[in-house]
Amino acid sequence: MKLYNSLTRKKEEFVPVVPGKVMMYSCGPTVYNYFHVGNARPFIIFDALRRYFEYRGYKVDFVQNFTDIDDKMINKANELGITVKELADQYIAEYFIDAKGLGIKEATVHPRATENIDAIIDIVKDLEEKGYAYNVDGDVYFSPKKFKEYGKLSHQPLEDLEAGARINVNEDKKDPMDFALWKKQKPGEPAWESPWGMGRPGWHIECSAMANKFLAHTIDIHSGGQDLIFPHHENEVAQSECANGCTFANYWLHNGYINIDNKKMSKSLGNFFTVREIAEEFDYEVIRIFMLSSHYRSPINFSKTIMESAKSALDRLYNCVSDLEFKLSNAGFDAMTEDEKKFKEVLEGYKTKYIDALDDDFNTADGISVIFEIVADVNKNISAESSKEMISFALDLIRELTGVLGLLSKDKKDEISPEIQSLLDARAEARANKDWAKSDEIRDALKEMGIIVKDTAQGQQISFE
RNA sequence: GGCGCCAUAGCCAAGUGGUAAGGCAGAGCUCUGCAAAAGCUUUAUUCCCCAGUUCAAAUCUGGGUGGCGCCUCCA
Repeated sequence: MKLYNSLTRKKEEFVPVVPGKVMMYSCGPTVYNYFHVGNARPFIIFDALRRYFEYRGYKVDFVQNFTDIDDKMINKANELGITVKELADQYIAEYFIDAKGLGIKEATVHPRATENIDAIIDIVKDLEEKGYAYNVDGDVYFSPKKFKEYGKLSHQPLEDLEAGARINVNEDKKDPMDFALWKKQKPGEPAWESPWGMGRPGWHIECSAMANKFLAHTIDIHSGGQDLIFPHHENEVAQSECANGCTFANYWLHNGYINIDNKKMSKSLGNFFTVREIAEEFDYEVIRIFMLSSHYRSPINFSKTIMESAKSALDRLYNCVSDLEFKLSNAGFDAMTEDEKKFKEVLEGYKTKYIDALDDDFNTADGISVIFEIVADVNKNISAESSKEMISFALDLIRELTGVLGLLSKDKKDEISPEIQSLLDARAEARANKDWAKSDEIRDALKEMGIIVKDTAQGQQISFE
């Protein structure tokens, strides 16, 4: 499998540190609000990538943190008159609601910064002892100038960064480029005991500490949005490599932005939609297929119109599966015919094509287009007269390939209550009597209940919205 | 100023040297009591513009135009 590595700016063959295993660390949310559609992109993309690794037989250790202490957390908690911990608990719970809806599997570990203060202090202490960091009256800073390779991820020499720097002047810092590893407590702020007095961790250090603690000194993949490359990931590299003396992450993966009217969706511009509000109007899964329908590194525009068309596309997949299920339950014979065996080979060819697409820098857009090719071919070649074996094969294949990307995960086969069954029976009777008015009336009533009835030669086929 | 990215149909979007995938929307038709779904036909002789390399370019090179991002918290 090839992946584009931000570090080398090339597509590289993926070779794990430990054969058969993948250690991934993905930057998670700061939990002071609902997350928005832009935030959702890395969550969905890297969840899908993790699923793909698992599909290809890797054992994946996937770590995604929660940043539950920083300026934004403190400010928001003060605003609401609650503690930082209460704020974090609330929005971590909200995160899981949205994540579950989006089909994002829980990480192997979801560490919280505030629950790993010991690990953070250890690495800061280590950096201080090794001379990369210094303490000024309770604030501890890291000196990028001490790390020769600083800038290798963002591909910006330190001098160039300095030239364009718009950094707050801070008298305590020895150099404007220095950044905080540990911040001294200010009145009213949450704080932990440390060798430098009461304080809290800086932002960048938590990821270095937790990647160490829950994965290894050298991990396979570190991922996140492109806007984290500098300074966050650059600083993580510096911290981890100075502390451990070895490569921090072999592959750095960064997803492109979500744009609105060609401008980056961001909290500061205020041009964002939360996942929660979009999910109410469309559906969580529509957001997921939208994200996976283009390459993860391309910037993509977000609009209601695009969501509408993503929804229609998703419907096409669900229709295909529900038709196959109906055909399967009515199939007249078991074993594949000779012609069907040939079609099976065609389908197997699509599977190869699908894997080739995902192996090429995780090209989910191409992968999904292969699924649509399968759907078109299946719709054409499988009918009510097909064998059970053939229908099952097609159904399993579509479920397998969509499942890899976490799509079609919703089980739309809800139970048919006796009440609904009696409506269906009444409608069947009305149709037998050519009482079209009554038949249509019942169909409308069922539609109101979210049940769609289609009439086929084999009887009424129902599906759920 | 430094470092990058992007430009493919009405919309979305793959394709990075071999003659334009896929989805949505639109039009016509088939099937159907009507629907729905599905199928068939149709929708880019052409990939922002100009020059070059090549038997061959959307794909490579040079130049131009337009748009975006990072260098500050940001997914």
